[in-house]
Amino acid sequence: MQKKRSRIQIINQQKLLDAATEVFASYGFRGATIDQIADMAGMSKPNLLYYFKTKKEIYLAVLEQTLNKWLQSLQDWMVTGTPEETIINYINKKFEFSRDHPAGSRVFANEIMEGAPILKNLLGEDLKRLVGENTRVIKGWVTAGQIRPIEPIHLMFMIWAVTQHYADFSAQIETLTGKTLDDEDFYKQAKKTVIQIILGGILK
Amino acid sequence: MQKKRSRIQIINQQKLLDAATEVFASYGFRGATIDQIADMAGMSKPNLLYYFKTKKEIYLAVLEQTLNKWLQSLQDWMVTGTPEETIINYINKKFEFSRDHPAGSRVFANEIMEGAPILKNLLGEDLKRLVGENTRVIKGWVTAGQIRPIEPIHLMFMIWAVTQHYADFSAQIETLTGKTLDDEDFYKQAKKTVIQIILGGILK
DNA sequence: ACTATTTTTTATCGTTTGATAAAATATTTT
DNA sequence: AAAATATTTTATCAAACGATAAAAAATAGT
Repeated sequence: MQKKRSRIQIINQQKLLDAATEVFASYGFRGATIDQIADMAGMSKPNLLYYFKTKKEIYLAVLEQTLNKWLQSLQDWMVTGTPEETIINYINKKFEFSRDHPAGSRVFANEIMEGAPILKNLLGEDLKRLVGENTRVIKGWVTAGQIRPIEPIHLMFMIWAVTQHYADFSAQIETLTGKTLDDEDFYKQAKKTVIQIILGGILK
Repeated sequence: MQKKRSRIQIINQQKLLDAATEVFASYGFRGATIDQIADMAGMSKPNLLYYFKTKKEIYLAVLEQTLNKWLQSLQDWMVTGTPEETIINYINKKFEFSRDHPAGSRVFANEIMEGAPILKNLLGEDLKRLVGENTRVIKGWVTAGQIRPIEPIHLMFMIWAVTQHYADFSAQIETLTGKTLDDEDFYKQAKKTVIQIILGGILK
């Protein structure tokens, strides 16, 4: 039987999760230190370990929180109607995620570059199923002649790659352009260009 | 006056650089350990430090080797003729890099996600200049009416993002599809789809 | 206000990590 | 083959790291 979490507990756990997300985003699981996380949360190391028993435990909590947000954008995939509407809606969702959770996107990227030791199972089950559904929808559009014949999985990868790129490589993008997705004009311009190219590339 | 590098020195330094590239690719600068690198190179830790005095020194060597290869594909950008030929050639070069140097691509990605502490200066100078030249070429195509009006920098980002995605996220891609760029059919299919969509998105 | 519980701090431990010194071995030069 | 140089191994160090124990302080329940 689980005790109700106290007010302080809720506040501090979230404060730690936010700090941990930033640190893991920059340095990955192995490169991050719990000292760093504690510092960023304005807390002592043993105090952090009072809330999360091990480094791995806080990492798992961060991963879960991030993955849920990431999967959210995938799940609302099929609701709308035409291919054009659906793709635009999907790209919108992915851009929103990159703008609103850039650190989460990088945590995810780090995990995968480390070989996805934690997420591998989940990717092979839940994500695989979701992707299967989505690619079948796209395949349907192709056979119905609604879009040009393309390989659905690579279209999905393209959309993921481009949208996540703005979060994962924001340091490079900022160095080259002086802008990030927080700049609204830049955000709109990026989204517009991506939608324009991808739609133009698949619509007849 | 620099002594000539001995045969053993050349062999072992390259063996270490290759091992270091793999380890830094997985764990980034902070997460990687010189023990790991030495192990992977079949060498003892003090022996590694005989060839590279510090962890940072071997990291710099890896970064330099990687960046040179990465910049190579950018430099051959303008040689060909029509927009179509040029873009196809460029995407080809980028896909080749992702297939032939996936670890290098990830080293690069890790460095940028850590905030590009080492590469920031270089990105702000050499790369910025190269990108400036390339975007000017694309801008020229637009004003000449050779391609649809698009924002050049975002087209560049798209090409980088998609091609590098196959290297950086290969663990995810392999989990979802069972394939990597080493599979020639998969390689051709990925390249074909990307070229098809991007060209279709920018050509009139 | 007093008690029980939760939260925070202080002190510390065993490992891992990056790095050095010096001895031992192997290779090259003469 | 002997001497000189280059390479590898063994032993070790100080700092950083993840983690624990126990005391002190703060909060909540009565």
